[in-house]
Amino acid sequence: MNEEIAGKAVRMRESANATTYTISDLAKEFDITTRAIRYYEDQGLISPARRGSRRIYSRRDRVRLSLILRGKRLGFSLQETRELFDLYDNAPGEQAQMSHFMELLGARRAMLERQMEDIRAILDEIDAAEKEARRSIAARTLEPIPAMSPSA
Amino acid sequence: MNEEIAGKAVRMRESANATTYTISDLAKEFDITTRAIRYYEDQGLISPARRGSRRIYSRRDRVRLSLILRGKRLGFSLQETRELFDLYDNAPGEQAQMSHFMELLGARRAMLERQMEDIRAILDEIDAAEKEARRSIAARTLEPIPAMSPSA
DNA sequence: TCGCTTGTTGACGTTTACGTTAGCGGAGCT
DNA sequence: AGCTCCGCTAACGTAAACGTCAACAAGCGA
Repeated sequence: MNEEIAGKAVRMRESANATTYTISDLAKEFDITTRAIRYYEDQGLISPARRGSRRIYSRRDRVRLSLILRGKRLGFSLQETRELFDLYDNAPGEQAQMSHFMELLGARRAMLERQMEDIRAILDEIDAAEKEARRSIAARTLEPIPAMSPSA
Repeated sequence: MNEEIAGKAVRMRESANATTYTISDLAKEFDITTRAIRYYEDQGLISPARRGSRRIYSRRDRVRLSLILRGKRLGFSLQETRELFDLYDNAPGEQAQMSHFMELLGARRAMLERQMEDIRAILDEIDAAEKEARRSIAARTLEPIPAMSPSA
């Protein structure tokens, strides 16, 4: 029971089954700096427990962190991600809150679907460009790349 | 022939068929400020013709602009987008250039595919959250939203 | 010709998301 | 005790991507 999981610096604390992490555990795992993690805390995105002055991160904190990073990869600002967290946290108690929540979800969905489209378009262009590139390497015939021509 | 296309402020210039745009035409169309457009020029992403001191944008410039914005939606920095433009422009003449080009394409593809995954994951969670929301509105039973629980 | 609109070039300000010291405390060797 | 990590707070610095403002010129409709 009291073992390391996949080489990660995971510790069991006290008697209960409570997996915790230090700040540098998480920094290493997600390849970010401790400074960044503390900054997310400053911005109200995570609030790890303390042992004295030291931060103790739970599995929940770790999940949050991964969500923050995913948000970043998708171009969400920290504040936007924070708003989503807040919405999830204050498990919408009222009708009004709830419909506001769903509005935001709708907007978010639209934005993400547009991004999907963008990505699909770019991947298609990359495919075409790669084919052209291979062709021109093979044939040494260098023509303009059609994916870039001002036709759309 | 000399007509407006879909209500957009498009002008035919001189005798040749050369569609051009003013800076505010494009600003309106893409819903950005003229300041932004000039900034992209400063950063070497577009270089519109001049008539006197005024900028004249061609269809090619317009395409560029749309590519810049798509890049932005996908989280590319202006410099990254610029590098891609440069690569396309200097239609890779040499073997070395060409393989460098394909390397970048590969990296870009990997990044985009990861984003696709991220988006898919979030859209799934939104779906789940919406279902839960509708259920809880209908039943007035407010439970925690499973998509957010620290299980993954 | 007047006034309005549009455009131009600076130059400085602003926000976001950290990086970078600096100075300190506590834990664990040796 | 001394040394070395690891971590903490506080404060200043920075790069990207514009926003904002000033001061001016050119076109144009009445």
